[in-house]
Amino acid sequence: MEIVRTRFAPSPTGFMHVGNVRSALFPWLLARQNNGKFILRIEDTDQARLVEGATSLIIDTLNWLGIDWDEGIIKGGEYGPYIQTERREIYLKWAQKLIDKGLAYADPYTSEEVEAFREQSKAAKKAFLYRDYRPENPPIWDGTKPLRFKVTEIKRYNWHDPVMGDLSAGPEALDDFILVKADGLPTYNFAHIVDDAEMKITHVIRGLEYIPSIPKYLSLYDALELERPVLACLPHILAPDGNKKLGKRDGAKSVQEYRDDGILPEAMLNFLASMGWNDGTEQEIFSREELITKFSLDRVQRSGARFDEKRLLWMNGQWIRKLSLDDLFERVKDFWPETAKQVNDDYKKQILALVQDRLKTLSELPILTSYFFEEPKPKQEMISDNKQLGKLTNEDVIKLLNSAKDVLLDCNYNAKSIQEKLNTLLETTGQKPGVLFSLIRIAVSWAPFSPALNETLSVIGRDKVQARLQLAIKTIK
RNA sequence: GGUCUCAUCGUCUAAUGGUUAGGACACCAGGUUUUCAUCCUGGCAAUCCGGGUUCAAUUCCCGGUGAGAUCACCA
Repeated sequence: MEIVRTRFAPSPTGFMHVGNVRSALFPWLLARQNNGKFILRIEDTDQARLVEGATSLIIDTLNWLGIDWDEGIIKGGEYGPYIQTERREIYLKWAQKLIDKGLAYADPYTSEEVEAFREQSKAAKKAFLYRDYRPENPPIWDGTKPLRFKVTEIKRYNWHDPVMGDLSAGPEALDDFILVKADGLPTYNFAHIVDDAEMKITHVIRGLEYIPSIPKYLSLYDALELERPVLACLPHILAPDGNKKLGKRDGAKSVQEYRDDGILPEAMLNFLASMGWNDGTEQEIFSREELITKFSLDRVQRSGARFDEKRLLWMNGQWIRKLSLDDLFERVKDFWPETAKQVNDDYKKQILALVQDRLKTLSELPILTSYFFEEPKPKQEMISDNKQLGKLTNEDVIKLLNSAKDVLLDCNYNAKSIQEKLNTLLETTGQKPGVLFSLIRIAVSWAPFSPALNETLSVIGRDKVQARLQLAIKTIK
């Protein structure tokens, strides 16, 4: 049986956004599902668009997501090199094949002349096709001119796409496109066909924008007498506003930004997969392993999906809650507030346990926990502006705080005993929880929100709680 | 303009030639001894339009409309 070999072949032209990642994810899932191979190839034939450091950005992003490759840059492999600019001879060898068969020729025209042809077609209200202007006796190709493919079979092509279904396009889609540029490097159109063949790729999975070019590829497969792989196109991920495909120009965020915002790789993977794919059940949360087992191309949606950050946030919260405390602790290492630096791990873990249910992203950690690490500044308006507490006189407030301070002094300092003491205090003061607990919570944290009162007090510790209550009492005037 | 593709709640999506068109996010309301969050319950909300086939169409076919992609010595 043929082994499944898929690839991700990005151009190192900048950061990776979620659209790029998804076109790595789906072929990767397919390869892993079938115990096949996943190949990472760098397509750097456009020297003008190269961005320094882009390749390592791609690698970092894939590593973070756990999308690993079996062959490719860094790893190497049987069919290397895996960087296109290092494969020039290979392309030239295949180009020579076409020249020998009379299926490739040197383009004698300057770009101005080609532009003139284009205008001519436009004036005649016809689609521009280079082949309409094909030179009769082109010069021998010496590598200084572009090399063009000569389409001979002008016909309608039909092919099957496992995602999009049966596709077809007429002869208008066929043309004498450039195989090798004047700088000696191949175009994508030529290079990827050669590479996919040499690297024995069985499934080519890429974005929808390639569909109009596929007839060209099919004509080239035929000319080269190559067996065509499965050709699958993925629908676009749409920008949050409008219906346009997500792109860097529309302010698409890099995947690394999401990482820095505290999105978990599991959530990102789950989210991207669920945009355009589902297993037909009502399951929403899928682990990496589940995605690998359940993924299939024929259940991929055909229409574009809008990127909805709120849904990603929700999913991230779900994943945060699923993690064990120790696992979560490892992942939030870089997200603690500055003031947490001197604090021991045990204390931090206790706090983390309290806020695990409250985090939507890891980067929310500081605003949720700062008062555990530093003494909060009292803000008396938090009491006076409070709907219930505002009704109390200052004397009442001080009295309540004093009684709280007293019961909490004489208490086994753990969450359970604290709760018992607080419950007793409700009875002795005759106050409702909405009043008493709110007051203590504010007086100890001065934060707009915090975890359960008894647990919060327990973690902060008796001495600090006493001191904070004392400070609150002094503050109320 | 040519070629090509797509079309279910605001968003991501499920389903079927016969369903009260299902779920999730978001939003709204209520509940869980304070707040925020979690969790639970409930609510709002969709088959683009017009023909045809059929006993029956959201589903199949055709035509519109709308949206998108692409027409580079970019990928």
